[in-house]
Amino acid sequence: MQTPTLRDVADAAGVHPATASRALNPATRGLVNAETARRVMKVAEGLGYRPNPMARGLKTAKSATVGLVIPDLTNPLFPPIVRGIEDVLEPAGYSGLIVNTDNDPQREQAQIELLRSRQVEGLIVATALLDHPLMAQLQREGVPMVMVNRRPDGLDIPSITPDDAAGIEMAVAHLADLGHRRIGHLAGPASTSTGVARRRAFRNAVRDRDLDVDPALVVTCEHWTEESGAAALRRLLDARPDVTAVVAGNDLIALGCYDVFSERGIDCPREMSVVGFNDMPFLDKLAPPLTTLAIPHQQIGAEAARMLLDAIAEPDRAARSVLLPLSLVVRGSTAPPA
Amino acid sequence: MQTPTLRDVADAAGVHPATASRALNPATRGLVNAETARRVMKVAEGLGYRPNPMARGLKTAKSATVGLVIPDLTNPLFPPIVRGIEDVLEPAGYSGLIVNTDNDPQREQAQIELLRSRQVEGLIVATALLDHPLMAQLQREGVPMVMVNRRPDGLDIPSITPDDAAGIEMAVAHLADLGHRRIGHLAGPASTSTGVARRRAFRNAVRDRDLDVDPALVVTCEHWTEESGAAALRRLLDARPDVTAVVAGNDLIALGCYDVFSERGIDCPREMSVVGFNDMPFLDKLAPPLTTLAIPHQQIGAEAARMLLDAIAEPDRAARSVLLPLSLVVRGSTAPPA
DNA sequence: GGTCAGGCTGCACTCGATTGCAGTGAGCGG
DNA sequence: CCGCTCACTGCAATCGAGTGCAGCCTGACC
Repeated sequence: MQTPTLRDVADAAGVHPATASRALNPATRGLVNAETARRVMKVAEGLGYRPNPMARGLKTAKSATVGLVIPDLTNPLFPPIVRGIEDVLEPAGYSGLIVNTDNDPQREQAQIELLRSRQVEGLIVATALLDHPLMAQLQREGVPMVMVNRRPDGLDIPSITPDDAAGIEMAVAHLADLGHRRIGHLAGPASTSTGVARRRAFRNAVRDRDLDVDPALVVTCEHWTEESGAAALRRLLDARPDVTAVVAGNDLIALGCYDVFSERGIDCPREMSVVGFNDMPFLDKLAPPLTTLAIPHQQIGAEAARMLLDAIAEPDRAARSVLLPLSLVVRGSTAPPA
Repeated sequence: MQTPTLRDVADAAGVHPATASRALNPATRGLVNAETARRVMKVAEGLGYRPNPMARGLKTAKSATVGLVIPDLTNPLFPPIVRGIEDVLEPAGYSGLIVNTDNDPQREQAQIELLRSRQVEGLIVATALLDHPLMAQLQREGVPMVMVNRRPDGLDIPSITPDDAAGIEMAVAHLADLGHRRIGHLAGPASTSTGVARRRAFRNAVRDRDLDVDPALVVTCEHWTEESGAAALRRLLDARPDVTAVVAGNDLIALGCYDVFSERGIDCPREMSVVGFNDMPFLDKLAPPLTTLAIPHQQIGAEAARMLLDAIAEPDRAARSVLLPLSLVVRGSTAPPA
């Protein structure tokens, strides 16, 4: 015999399958005589009985599965988040199904379709695309959802995001404290919510501190990549050669800066300071080790999973959004201006 | 009405559900009138019909799901492999369920249990533990399996592994060509198959080249971590201060070496060369950029997924194992001895 | 002693798709 | 004109678990 079925357990315990079902389900166990329930459970244990999730799911229309929609698992940003999610999901008896969208709307739609056909009970979405009719539609259809790392504009969807504004604020404060006055910002793409949020935060931070607010000090990158970061820094340096520090939109952009430093013979941090954003792994091994803002990735994932489970349990609760604090990790890429 | 069911499609097309089922399934489509089939398919399309995988799975005992057993998704080694796997699985209509074992046998067993209770049709296993009764048991039970990154000893399980021996051989050849004669090896833990395989390959390589074969030149690390790597290098330097190059068991161990270099004021690569193994992301940003062996991670994953699908389709085919070639990426951490 | 309540248990149907078997009807050959 | 074959379609059972409803039995109360 392969895996034992409920009927096997019932037969072995000398009861009807219905009784066995009730005895095994904690929610309905009260309907069964305590003695009988104990016996059934013991028999089930002995036989190594495992309920067939498909049969159960068929009847209950639940799959104990949630979909994780991320751009690319290969991006070091996501594994810790996924880990955080799964660590919460698992004890709750849920599993996560991961799909990669490569930030391609077409692919994103297809993958979400796939998840829905797999009967996921909810979605954790980490794609960075800004406007998205698909989101609104899912929202209308009542699919429980949580967004991580980006805030839905207009839509009433719960989200977990790092407190970008506070982070940028800390970075600027750190540089200002070191004595920098002309600080540049290499902003992320304007099509991403984090890109615009950080850029706005930067503008506010320099204004509040009476630092140089020249718009030429803010350059927007085309993508969140080293190449874009390098290109942006070149433009910045061409426009304002007197800049002494830059706040990069994220670590990859900061890495692009390193390339420009060696290309133009700039000594970091003596001649120019850089602050990254995200605290990717191994940044402490760079030369110089990158000062950056650490995001509690795992915690973000865990929080998102908890919120999704809540949303699944109580579909019509108000969307609640959470900003998680981040911390500035000071390493070797920042120093007082020459 | 929520998602339409097969019955809805059948009603709308004016046929019996059985006929609709046959028309929609490519394998049985030949049994129904071509015209009818076309009509049913059109109606299904129009209604946006998606078969319920649970109902189907219940009847067919298939889940279109495979389990991916990895130690820790957070380890940069695995995301590319997972990506490669999913890229193959997806077009085949399969999905992967990821579990993290943290290399803890207890957890591993529990997680595999979980996967089985979720009715996965096969397993891709990437855990690094050597002896494992669980593998043998699964094997006996006829669970289709493929291992990646390690070879099962004794068991007849297909595996996909990088050609460790050839890689180490290339590393040693590279260093020897540069003029190194006293080369050390910081081996991975003896409890892992890759650890022992690479160590053996190293011994052979230095022997074949008439280099220094002193056993003191080979030090075994406790774990695949920076700390262990640093500790191992310290021991090596204490025993043989005249060593001019080291081949690290993997990149993390090599990173540990960097710590010792700065700790003892050793100039890499002028005074000592290092070669890593794996080509983790961003190694090119280190100071100096790490010379290492690049593993075709994504390709490994893709190949593993293909083999698993084969094994699921034809359960009793002979286990076939594949060694994938790797390539030496020469960067700045290797140079002729002083 | 009779009646009623309530605790347990069993029956039977349901979820949605698949599939062996039976049945219908058309077409063709004798 | 009859009978047989073959192509197609419908019926009904099945997968494993969950659940409304009915019925049994016991115990308590009048």
